[in-house]
Parts: sequence; C-alpha cells; structure tokens
Amino acid sequence: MTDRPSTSISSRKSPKQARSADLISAVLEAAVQVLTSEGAQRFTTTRVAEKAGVSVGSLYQYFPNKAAILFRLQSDEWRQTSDLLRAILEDTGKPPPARLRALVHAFIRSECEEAAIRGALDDAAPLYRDAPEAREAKERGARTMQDFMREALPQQPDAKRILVADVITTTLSAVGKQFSSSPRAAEEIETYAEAVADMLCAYLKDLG
Amino acid sequence: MTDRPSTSISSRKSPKQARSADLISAVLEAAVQVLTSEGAQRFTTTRVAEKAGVSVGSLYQYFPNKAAILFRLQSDEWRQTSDLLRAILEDTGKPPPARLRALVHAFIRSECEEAAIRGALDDAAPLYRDAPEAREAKERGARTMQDFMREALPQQPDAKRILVADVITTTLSAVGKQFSSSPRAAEEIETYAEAVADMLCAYLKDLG
DNA sequence: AGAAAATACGAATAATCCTTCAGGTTTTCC
DNA sequence: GGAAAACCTGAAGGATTATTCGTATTTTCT
Repeated sequence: MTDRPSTSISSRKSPKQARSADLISAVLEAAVQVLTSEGAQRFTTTRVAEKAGVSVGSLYQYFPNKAAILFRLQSDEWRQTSDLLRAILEDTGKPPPARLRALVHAFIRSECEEAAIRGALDDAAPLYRDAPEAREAKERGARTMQDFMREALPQQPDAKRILVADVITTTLSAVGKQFSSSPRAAEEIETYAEAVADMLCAYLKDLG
Repeated sequence: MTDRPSTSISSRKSPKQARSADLISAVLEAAVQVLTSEGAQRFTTTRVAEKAGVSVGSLYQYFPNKAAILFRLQSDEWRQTSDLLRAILEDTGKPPPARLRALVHAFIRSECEEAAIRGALDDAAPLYRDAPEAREAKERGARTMQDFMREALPQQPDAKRILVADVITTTLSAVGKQFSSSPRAAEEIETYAEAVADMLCAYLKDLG
C-alpha cells in the first residue's frame, strides 16, 4: 500500500543472462494470473513471487516496487490494443460508420479479455493515471479518434468534433468497464456491443 | 483492508441519547470530508475518527467495521439521487426525449457533486456491489428506466427495450465516472452533458 | 579449475491499519 | 443524591504487507 513509488518506474537492473529474463517473464505471467484469478486485493508481491516460483527478493531485483509490475503490464497491454484500434480507424477503405462499428466490437472484445487487469490496476496502483506512459497512450488514442472524426464529420466545427470524439471514447471505455465488473456470456456481449454501435452510428448520422 | 466484513452492515447499536446521534453524524460528515479531500487511500478509521473529533472506539460502537461507514454513505446518497431521477422520468407531462434530456443533466450534475464519494467507495470497499442495499437500489433504477422505455419505444420488443435501457444506464454512469476522475469547469460539464443527451436522443429517434 | 560477476533466496524489518477491551465519564431517571 | 444505563476513550493486540540485505548458488570467462 505504498502511496507513491519510492523509485522510478523503469526496471531496476537489466537482465544479462537467460535465467533472469525467464524470471522476469515468469513474474509478469504470474502477475496476470494473480490479478485475474484472485483479484486486486490479493495482488501482493509475495503472492506474485510465489506463483511465479521465485522469491520476493528476486522479484525486487528487476522491479523497483509493486507498482512497477502493474505499470509494465498496463503499458504492454495498451500498446497492443491501441495499435489494433488505430488500424481499424485508419482503414479508409470502409465508410466511417462501418469502421466505427468494427471499432466498437474490437474494443469491447479486447476490453473483456484484459478487463481484470485493467480494473485491478486502478486500485492496486491508484496513481497509474499520472504515469507519463499512460498519459501519452491516452493522448495518442484521442488524436486517432479526432482524425477519424475529421473525416466522419467534415462539416462540423473543430470544437464539436473534439467533443464528439470525447463522448464516444468515454462511452466505449465505460461499456468496457461495465463488462469488467460483471462478466457475461459471449453472446450477450455481442448483442450489447451491437446496441452500442447502433447508438454511436445513430449519433453520427444525426450530426452529419 | 479486511476483505469481507466480519459482521453485518447495519449499525451495531442504535443511539438513545442526543450526543451519540451527534457522534454518528459527525463521523459521517468526517467520512465524506476524508474521502473527498484525502482520497480513498487515506480513508482509515483512525483518520475519520480524528477528523470527526471522536475516538476510534466510539466510532466502532455504532459501525461494526470500516465498510459499514462506506455502505451508509452510499445508500444515503443513492436514495437521494434515485428519487430525483425517478421523478424526472415519471413526469409524463413532457415527451420522452425531453425527459431523457433532463435526466442526463440531472444525473451528471448530481454525479459530479457526489463523484468523489462514489469513486472512492469503489476501492475502499470493493465488495459494496454485493451489498443487498446497493443491489436493490440498482434494480429499482433499472425498473424505472424500463418503464420509461415501454413508453418511449412502444413498438420495440421487450428484450430490445431492456437492452436499450441497459445501454443508456451504462452510458450515463460512465460519463459520471469520467467526471469524477477528472473534474472540469461547470460550463464544460454542461456542454458535455448536452452532447450525451444528443447522442441518447438520436439513438431513441433512430429506434422509434 | 577457479575467481569474479550475476543471480537467487527468504527471514527479518518497519510501517500501516482494523478492531477490541478495560476502565473512565456523562446522562437518565427514580 | 445516587444507582444504573449509556457513552466515550485510546492504548494495545493482531494481521497484513512492501521492501531490504546478508548469504548462498549459479553462470561466465579466463
């Protein structure tokens, strides 16, 4: 429950041998497992080390503190989904509504997969929002969304487009969080995603 | 950081004298203050008691555990806003879109006021979702929303109406949470609320 | 092989926090 | 006034947890 990380976010020491690289990935895998199967409450350094089959001391040789593990997980995961979503939005072959629809499905699906991690990050490391990496990733996402809007709503003023992009982003992330808190069947998720896509498309149509 | 409350949610003992009633309200007020001004991390029984000007022991005479304080805050707050929202939705004088618009504004405004509490509750008492009171309040809200939908979308099948009500509810609560994490100027909030209202109305129009 | 570097270990440390309880104070009521 | 009930106090108990550090083990390199 340390409040602010006493040291930097980056790794404490870089691995020079194969076994330490293995150790790091074992820790990261274990971290995901603990997070998803036991919840953020039980996400303790001891538990992670135990599940990874290493000792706490070893863990602390490569991660300066508990939050660093979470940060690492989050930035890895962010890069992954953010690339996916950008690819969808930038595929100018399809018309905007179709892309938006695809985005909704991809986003919700990926959010469902990573939901446990994402949600748990929030209360295991309440300050992760302020991390430069997280902030930058968010801004990059917002920029992509605004580029998309420039194309989808060409005759709207800039301010309006920014607002709409913001509303859509918020809505999407909300729906994702909703699923993270109460997991449902895959079918149900698709139905829900479809409804959200309908809503967003109706909004675009109404504006354009 | 106890995981599950060892005792019931209800008060441990009911106050018979004036001073103990004062003590209880002092504790509740202090709890809100601590929550909003120092964050969920510093929400400790000692801190609350200190800020309330009473001893921890006294606090524990009326609240069986830390979570009970949070539950109490939450249920008080829920009742308040839930009544407000229901009144808006049941005012059959106005057409559904106008009511939905009013709902959005009222909801977001109230969410902004209570946002800090609401957000902090989440990680100070991760299990509050399972509390019967919270569950019941949520169901009541959902029912009101579905009644509204029955009127707003008379020719849609039942399942669809439930889904739409769910999507709208989720969207609204999401937007509220968004504001809780990054507070903005009042003007900006109104603009945002207007955009969300536009989106929801466009959705309704598209469906009806 | 053998020294040095890298790595791994885990008991011990230090800090935090929820909750209890034995004993003191105030209010009520006859 | 005085006994009983209600109430208040806060130090101490008990639990949990992040992090360190002295020591043991393994790998690398000559």
